[in-house]
Amino acid sequence: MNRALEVLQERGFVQQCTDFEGLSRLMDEGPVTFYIGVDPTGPSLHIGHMVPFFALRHLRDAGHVGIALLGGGTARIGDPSGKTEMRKLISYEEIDENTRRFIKQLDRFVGFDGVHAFTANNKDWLADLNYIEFLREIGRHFSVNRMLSFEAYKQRMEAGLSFIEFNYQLLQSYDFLQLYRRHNCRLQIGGDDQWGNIVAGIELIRRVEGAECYGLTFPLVTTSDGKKMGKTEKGALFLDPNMTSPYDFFQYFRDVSDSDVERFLLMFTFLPSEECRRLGSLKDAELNQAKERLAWEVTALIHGKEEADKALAAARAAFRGDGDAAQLPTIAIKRARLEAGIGVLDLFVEAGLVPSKNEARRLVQQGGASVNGQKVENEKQVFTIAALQDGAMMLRAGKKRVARVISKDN
RNA sequence: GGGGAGAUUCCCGAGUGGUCAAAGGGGGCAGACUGUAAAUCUGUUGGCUUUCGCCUUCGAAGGUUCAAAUCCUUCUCUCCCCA
Repeated sequence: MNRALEVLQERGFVQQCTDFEGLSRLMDEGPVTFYIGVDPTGPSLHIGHMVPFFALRHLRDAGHVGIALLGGGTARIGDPSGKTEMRKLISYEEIDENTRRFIKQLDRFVGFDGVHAFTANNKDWLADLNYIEFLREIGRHFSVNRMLSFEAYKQRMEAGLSFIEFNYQLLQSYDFLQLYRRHNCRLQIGGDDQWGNIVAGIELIRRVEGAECYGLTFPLVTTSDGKKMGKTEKGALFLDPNMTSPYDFFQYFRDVSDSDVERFLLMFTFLPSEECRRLGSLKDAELNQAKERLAWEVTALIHGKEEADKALAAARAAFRGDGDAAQLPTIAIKRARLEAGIGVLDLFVEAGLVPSKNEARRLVQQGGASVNGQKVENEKQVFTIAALQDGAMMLRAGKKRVARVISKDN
């Protein structure tokens, strides 16, 4: 088998392939141009988007050429695949802004040099499509009967599927055709929920151009307890540091289940496979070293080594006491307020550890709140500036959430 | 266009005039046990005050009533059947 494909397979990236042998042969012959599509439907990419881009880097390292296709056009429609409900439509301005942000985030991770990796935007060929011409040239190749047999649509037959979403597949297929024509793109990779769309694109190219293209999908990454990977209480694990702090990002990986460690090391880091397997096979408490490594590696890839170091120092300060507490999430409260004294409940709310005073009260009543390592017994307790030790107060809510409070002038 | 069903607190889903901040489950949170894991058990789960209590919530807006998530009117959206 082709070496690059083999790497993807041994790292757990391969879910389905339209023609494994054929693709392998093609890749042996020389550099293959492939693409990944992302629709800029939100303000930031999240970790779930990144799986195909990790694959992109593996493939690029093997000499192949990757295109990141931003769905500036398709985002106007909304992909029903994998969704149980209709997606709300987003404004064009919002899509353009999202696109800009996505490209920036991806560039940081992939490094678009214009030769081995570059971006494209399907807005360029979709935005001004002529409906009638499109139907005559492209639409006639699609069988509604066949489309309805796809799993993605079956799931929506109950909940409802509007025509705008039903069209999505034609547009994605058209994307593949365009990229084939413009860049001789022969392979599309993506999450397994894209299987139907990918296959449809391949069939379109076969009919229109008589050429054989390929599709490869990755497993939908879930945690061992079956949840979508990267989902937190606060939502997805975003790459934007303003939406998910590097510390929270780090902690997500630091806290993965034992059974997920090896799998995540293989997919979300570039450590050699043997090293991933060695780390993953550590036993009991030793496995914590592997988790720490995983968290550091992924954070470094996304936010840079400096942020990864800071997050690591903060985590150690919070859980082992030997790191750097200054790196913990910190909030500043006016000196005057601290001098006057603040009730615990308000303190925890202001520190962002709980969303309301009722929850703060519950936290205290259930024994989950502590200040400077001392459990808060009374919800009426008041803290003043005297509680600052070395200029800071350490608040804990439960075992995992920590905040550091400092004072500020005015 | 005609007919039918439906929209409930984060999700699913009960509730059909007061006893409803609203059953049950899921999820979340906290505690115990631990390794910042999993599993398990317990508690908790709108906001403000915590003493009574007050406020907001059951698709939207009106109305009936001492009193509505529950009744009426209009509207919006979804699903199903027929054309």
